[in-house]
Amino acid sequence: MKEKTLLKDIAKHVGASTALVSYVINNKEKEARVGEEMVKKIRQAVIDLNYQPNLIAKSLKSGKTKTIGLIVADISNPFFSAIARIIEDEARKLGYVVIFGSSDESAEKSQELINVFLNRQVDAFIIAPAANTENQILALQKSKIPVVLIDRYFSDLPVDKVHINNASVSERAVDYLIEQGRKHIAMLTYKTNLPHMEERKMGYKKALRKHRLKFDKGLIREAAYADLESDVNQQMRAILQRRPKADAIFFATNSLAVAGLRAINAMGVKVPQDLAIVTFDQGEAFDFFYAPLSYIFQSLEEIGQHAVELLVGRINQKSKKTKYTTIVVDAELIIRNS
Amino acid sequence: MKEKTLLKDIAKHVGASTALVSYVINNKEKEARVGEEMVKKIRQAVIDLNYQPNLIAKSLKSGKTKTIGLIVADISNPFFSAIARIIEDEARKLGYVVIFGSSDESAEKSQELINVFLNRQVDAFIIAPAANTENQILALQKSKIPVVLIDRYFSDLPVDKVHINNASVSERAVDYLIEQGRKHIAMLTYKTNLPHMEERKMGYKKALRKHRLKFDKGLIREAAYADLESDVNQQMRAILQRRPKADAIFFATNSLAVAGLRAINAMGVKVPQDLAIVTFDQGEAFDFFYAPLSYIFQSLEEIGQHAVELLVGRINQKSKKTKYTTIVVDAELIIRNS
DNA sequence: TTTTGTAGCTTAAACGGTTAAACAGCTTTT
DNA sequence: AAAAGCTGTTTAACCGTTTAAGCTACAAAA
Repeated sequence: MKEKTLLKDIAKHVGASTALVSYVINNKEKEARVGEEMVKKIRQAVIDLNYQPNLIAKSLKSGKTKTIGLIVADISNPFFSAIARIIEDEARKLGYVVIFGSSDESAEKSQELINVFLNRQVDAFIIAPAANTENQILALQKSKIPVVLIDRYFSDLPVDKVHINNASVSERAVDYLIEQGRKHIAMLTYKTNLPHMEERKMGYKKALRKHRLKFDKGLIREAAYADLESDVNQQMRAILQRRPKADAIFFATNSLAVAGLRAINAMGVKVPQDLAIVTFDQGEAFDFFYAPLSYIFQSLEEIGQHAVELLVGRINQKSKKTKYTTIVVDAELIIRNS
Repeated sequence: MKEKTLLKDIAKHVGASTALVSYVINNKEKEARVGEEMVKKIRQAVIDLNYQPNLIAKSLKSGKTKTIGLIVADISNPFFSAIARIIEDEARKLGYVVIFGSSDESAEKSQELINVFLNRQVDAFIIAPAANTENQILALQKSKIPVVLIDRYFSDLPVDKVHINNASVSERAVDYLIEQGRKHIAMLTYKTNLPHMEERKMGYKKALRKHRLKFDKGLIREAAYADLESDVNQQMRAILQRRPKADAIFFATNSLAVAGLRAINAMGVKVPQDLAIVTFDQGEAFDFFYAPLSYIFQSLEEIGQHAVELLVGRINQKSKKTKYTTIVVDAELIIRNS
């Protein structure tokens, strides 16, 4: 009895062809010159029989699935899950649904996910790309699949993207540490060649240069994504045992900071007396650290909203003009006690 | 030139019908008695032309989309995003893809999500149900759509589910507080009629009873999901100003605890001297609070894995026997400094 | 009166696959 | 020599929609 109602059930019910029903359901009764009576009957039947269109069938016909593929490094990272939430909401407002996957910063996994999503005919992608995936993005572009990059990007790659002003906000953060009288400022970043990390480093270096502080390359260190905890621990030791002593550290992401804080606590370093800290991104941990951390705030709402907006604009555009847009969201330094 | 390769392109390329190609691609060459030569030619053509099947078309025919709909309260909550990550991984191993939505604890939003996902013909659902959604779950059951509930559940609702031993682990947590000499133990829960919350309260009460502590109903308080921060703040004030003074608190979820900790800090209460704390779930915040919190650990891996396993088993089952499974994952009290 | 127009509807192909059934050409059995 | 059985292949229906094209009445124009 609980059989699904199909178009043809409605057609039979009102004694008409499926074509008429389809026109009415899609509000094309004018163009298709469906009689007033019939329109009413069909509208009523749709309600009575609780008709729900099969979107798979629609998709097959239209070639559009109203589905967005979202690829991030790790959906369980609060940074990405917060963005995912925004994207989900924004997308659904526009009738889209989101399927997601985590690349774990691996180009290979990223390609697998793209393939899986392509086979499912997603209309478009939102990607926080892993390192060395330019070619994957380019391939999508070639196949005319809209893509928007978020958070990360590749210099000179022609593609729509949304990200923050990495270099200048990093510079600002390090400026601040210097203004506080810190002279030996370390930085912990990810081991990657992605430009957003490079730019964060550039900002760091620029601030040092501006204040005529000597750049000690032993103080700028990298941890690998693969075994974060142990790697961060090791690098933190190196930083903190360096002479002259590091008196401040700038973490390039929230997960680096969380791991870094563990090391700092384990080593009994006092914040901010022994070591001042500024980190990228928010984190509950940063609020409850005994010296609430100063951090760089990026509006995930803005990033997510712009990404969906840009993407849907691209999906709906007719013309082939390929003028790509970059939206730079201004991040902000929030000063607290660290 | 970058035109998508279709089945019929391959067929034309090797000079055969689409049927043969389909058989070979689906490894049915034996049953369909396709000639050896032909099998080889087709296999080669699939590679040469880089054929990727259109899963939408497959789905239309088969009625299966190999898609799982995941509905949680809020994907940006670390608890749910961690589960989502597990589910995503497990599902993809089995050829499934996950689409997700956040219900914000609203039955209405939950129904909307279910409808959206149903129209997209998801094969099955994994749901952390919001309050008062029993009927939604039942309706899915009636329509023979497999559902697995996680984290939350409804008593006596015939459905597969995976959750922890809420009552007994809560009892254990409160036992512990009492063993530490605490006598006025408060509890902060969500305002909901969902049984998992009820059971957490039952466990709390049972521990009190067992130790012959008087139950002060002014110490068990609820906050509404809708405006968590302000509500928790208010309830925490009520708890901490109560006489005799509360000397311990048990938080029923991680987000309650995070908000509760803010209030505790704001009011200058010292942990564990003035107030001992045990909370449900992990959280970075709990690690970095000056007195790392004792907490109840639930294995999200196990929950996610069991959920997918159960679900896929249900999807693939032929018989109509409706014997529902409940998997209870043992949660564990982790004792630290709070 | 015949032609043209048009309102209201139906037909059928198409989307890209799957698969039961049919078929042609052999070989084997009786 | 006819019947039956294989082998390798094709045909065509089907999944649930959309939509261009065609059809049927009837009304208006010539």
